[in-house]
Amino acid sequence: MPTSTGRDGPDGTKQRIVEAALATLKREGFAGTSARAIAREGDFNQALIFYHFGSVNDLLLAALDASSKERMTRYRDGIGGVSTLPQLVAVATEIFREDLAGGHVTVLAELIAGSSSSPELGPEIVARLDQFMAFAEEAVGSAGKDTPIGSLLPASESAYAIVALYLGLELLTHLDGDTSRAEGLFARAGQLATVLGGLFGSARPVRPEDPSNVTGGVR
Amino acid sequence: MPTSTGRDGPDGTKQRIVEAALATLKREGFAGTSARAIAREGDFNQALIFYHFGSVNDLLLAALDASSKERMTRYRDGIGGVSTLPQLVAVATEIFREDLAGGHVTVLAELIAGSSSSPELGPEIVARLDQFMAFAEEAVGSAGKDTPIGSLLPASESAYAIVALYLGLELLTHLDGDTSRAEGLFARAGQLATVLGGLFGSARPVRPEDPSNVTGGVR
DNA sequence: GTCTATACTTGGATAGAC
DNA sequence: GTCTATCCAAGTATAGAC
Repeated sequence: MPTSTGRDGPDGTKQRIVEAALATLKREGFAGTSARAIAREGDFNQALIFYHFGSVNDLLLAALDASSKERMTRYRDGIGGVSTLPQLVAVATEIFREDLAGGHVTVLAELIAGSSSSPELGPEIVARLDQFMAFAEEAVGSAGKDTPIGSLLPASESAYAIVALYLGLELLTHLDGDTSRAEGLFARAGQLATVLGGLFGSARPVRPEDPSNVTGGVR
Repeated sequence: MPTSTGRDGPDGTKQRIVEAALATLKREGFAGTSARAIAREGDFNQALIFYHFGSVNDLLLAALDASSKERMTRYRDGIGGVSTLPQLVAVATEIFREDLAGGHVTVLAELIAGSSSSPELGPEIVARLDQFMAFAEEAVGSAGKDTPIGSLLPASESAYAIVALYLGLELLTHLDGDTSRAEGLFARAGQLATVLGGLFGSARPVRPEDPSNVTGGVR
């Protein structure tokens, strides 16, 4: 899918550029992602960026598109068989791990932070964020239907909070390089999801101490 | 408290520089905060930054210190009379509003994001974050003592989650300029805090529909 | 479609006059 | 302690040869 500016070469140059942009964004952050840095990363000519994408910022948006598309299919795949809250937390835990390791949330967080200095990015990022919000809302809405979460917390509010938490956890984890704190939170969420579901949902009361009720933190 | 480099002038030049740095960080983000941009903002000579602080990054850390110190005294002041969870949420709501309006979380979030391109910042920011973590832990620990939160969620985990959520909410709110979503979440948290406290703490069961149980979202 | 060369701007940092 | 002047590295972007 070529952009208005520039046609793609035989060996998929545009894709190479997008991948180099993503790699640079992950390693150097928004402030370190210049046309020259990207070109160095991907070992191609700096002028190609302007020929194919017009500007660095437009390239970054294309990179966000690529990253989002890839992750979105993974997400949809992930919640395929999910119907309960504990299952949802288990999947979310695994997905967060992948996102963190793959730097996908970093890309998003860096672009959001960078939109302060390049305001044109703002609306574009918002538009792309919407799909994640909608996804989270749908996921939490269906899995939380028969639990107290469903009645006490509207899915749209949960979705907003979850996306915010993802971003914040990524910033903190990336900052101190310590994944155990975020891991611990997901493990705790798994416990709570089980307890909540049992407390209100099933006939048999679920006790937190019962190891069979614990989800997440598998690794 | 003068830094190793440079002594302060009679009219508090160092402070003027710090304030200009904060203002620039809030308006332009990390990527837009150059020595020249800061000097323009505060209307002083660009060379002063290097004379007084040695480098731009060192100035930014000094700015974070100033911002943190100011907010920390406000926080400590705020939880002075707090003893219950709903009260804590009410105070947290008000504090978040101030932080957002004053751009204090922005400064932190931008610096964290910027530390990707200036790795020297990382450890310095971590050290400064610790005090906020400790504060949140203490606040949530004492207010949540006799509630289910206290037994189901260790205070240190809550603290990490709260800081992450603050950062994420700031990124999102700043991005789309819509404060109502974050406001809604705090209002909801107020409700839940009341419900939880009542459910497990008091003799009289508290019902969510009862308007007297709702906290936050005052404005 | 890709490369070299280059124009122009901005940024970090320092020297030296005041 | 502050200002002017300046060096040099790095950035965006374009023109034009290949």
